[in-house]
This record gives sequence, C-alpha cells and structure tokens, in this order.
Amino acid sequence: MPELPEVETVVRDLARLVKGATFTGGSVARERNLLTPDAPTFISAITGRRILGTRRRAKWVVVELTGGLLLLAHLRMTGQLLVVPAGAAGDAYVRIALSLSDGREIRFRDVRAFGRIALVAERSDGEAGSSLDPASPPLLAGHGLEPLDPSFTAEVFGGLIAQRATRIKSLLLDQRYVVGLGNIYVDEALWRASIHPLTPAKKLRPEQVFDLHRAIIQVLDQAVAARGSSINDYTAPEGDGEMQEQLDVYQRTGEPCRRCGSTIRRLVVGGRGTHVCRTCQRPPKGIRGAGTARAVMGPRWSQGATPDTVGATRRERAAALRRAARQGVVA
DNA sequence: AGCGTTACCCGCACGC
DNA sequence: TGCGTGCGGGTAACGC
Repeated sequence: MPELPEVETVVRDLARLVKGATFTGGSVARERNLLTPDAPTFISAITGRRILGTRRRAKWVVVELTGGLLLLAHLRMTGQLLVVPAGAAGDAYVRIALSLSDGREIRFRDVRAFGRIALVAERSDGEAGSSLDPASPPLLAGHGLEPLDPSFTAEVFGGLIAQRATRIKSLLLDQRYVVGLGNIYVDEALWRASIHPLTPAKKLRPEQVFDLHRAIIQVLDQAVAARGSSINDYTAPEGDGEMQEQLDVYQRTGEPCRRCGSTIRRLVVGGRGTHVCRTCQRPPKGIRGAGTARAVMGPRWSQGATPDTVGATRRERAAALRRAARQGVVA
C-alpha cells in the first residue's frame, strides 16, 4: 500500500527516468480511473507536453508539465506507475498508458482500480487546481502537514492534536492533520513511541507527543531510504523497496516484539487491521485490552486471534512462514 | 460539531 | 469447483 515513502520513491524514480520526455499521446482503458478531465480532453491536453519535473504532495505523485499543467496520480491500494518500452507485454490491469516521443510509455497499472489519475492546471499559488482552469479551486485542499517538512515540529503537532478526543491511530490516518501516513507506518510509529493506538489523542502526555513526533519522522526517513515497503502489489519504476524487512509490528502478528519479546497482537481500530505489542504499548485507562473489548473492536474485527495463533488469518500465517523461511528460521 | 461506524469502489485469496 | 466474505485508502453518509 503506497504511503509517503513509497510515493516519494516513485516520484524520485520517475524524475530520473522521464524528466525532459515529451508525451505524444495515450490511451485510457478505464475511464473511471481518470478523475478529471474526460478521456478525449485528457489525451489531447497532454499530447505535446514535456515533463519538467516531479514532486510529491501527501500521497499524490505530481508530474509538472509545460504549459502550466500538472499530471497527478494517487496509487491508493495497488496502483503502479511503470516506464516501459512501447509495445512491452502488459495485462488487463493497465488502466491508462501515455506514450513518450523516445519510444517508451508511462503505464498506470492498478489491479484493484481504486487509484486515480488527474490532469489539472497549476494555480498561481503553485497548488494543483481541480480542472484545466488555473483559476479553479485547489484539488488537494484540506490536506494537513507534510511530516518531513521542517514546519512539522513537535509543538505544531502537539497543538493539532491537543483537543482531539479521537483515537491517536485514527487521527494519524486522517490526512487533514498530517499527510502521508497509512496503516503500515502508523502502526510502526506508535510502536516506536510505545503508544497504544486506542489512546485518545488529547490524553497523550507532552513527552509522548514528543516521542510520537520523532517516531513518525524517523520511521518515514528510514522507509524512504529503503525505497519503501514492497508488500503485495507495491513496486516503483526502478524496482522494489526493502523496508518490509525492517518493520517491527506490521504483519508480524504472533511473532515476538523486538523490544521486549512479547507476542505481537492484532486488533482492529477504525476498521483497520492494527498491530501492537501490548507490553510496550499499554492500553489506555478505561479501555480493556485488545481482543477482549468488542465494543472498541468494531463488528468487523477478525476472530481467531488467540494467544497461540501465529497470524490472525491464514494469509498472515502464510506471510509469517515465508518471512521465517527467508530469515533462515525454521518454522 | 465531533466522533464512530458503515457503505462504496474493486479484485483477490481465503475458507467453507 | 464454486460461492460468500474480509481486506483496505479515501470519501460520503448517517446516527448519536
């Protein structure tokens, strides 16, 4: 699942591969993946544009084009941006293909088809508009702080969350506060800071806010350096990442905590699979331990997460076995 | 208004 | 082999 480190890797790879290239046309196999404009307008508007550079905003890939246009891509769950020779073998999941004058093409491949491509005008303030009209309102309005920007300080972060009663995990997943975090890195940052995901944000002590702020930056920096986590479908134009090998809790249900040896547990917070060490991450007062309080688990929580279960689902068990085999541990 | 929850989108893999 | 279901990023809608 592409989060900030994965999107950042795609953006950097794309810059190396296609900066300076010019679009000569393209095809839209599935128009629902195109947020705006309609397919014929999209193809005609992008044809002849040259790629000036790439950047990232939140989890959006932003490709800067001549003529004041921005090509945006959100990968959601399974989206990929690939740069291949035109005519290279593809499959049914290539939703949009854009040809380049040098004989290559950029392909947006997306198995689950949740991802979105948009072509919009850059506004005078540098933000992406919501249409080809540079006077259109910002498309990405409402996004929060960039966690790797110097403006993301512990003080600002603390001020954002101080009044919020919502669970800290749900808040961190909400892109209106801090952008770029998804399920993987939220679980990882909370483990690093030894904070339970069900803790109400406003109940965090000042030192916990400080630790969490630092953990967010550190885990994202480390993941960017590792080119992100290649889990399921994620890959970048220049290849997979390696952060999945360095994750401490995500999809490690049933395995020992690397800090204290306790078994990593799985619960559901805000409808999302969540991974914790219940020894390092003490549940907040008034909320019973994970796996016992159905009221805080939600109806969709996966049954079968018993203490001696290795992985809450068969898929997780299989992943745990593969991981064990890869690391030379006899399962 | 804030917060929690569900439905939706979609394809896959799981599990019966 | 075949069918029902959980999963999940983001958004919308709903209820308390």
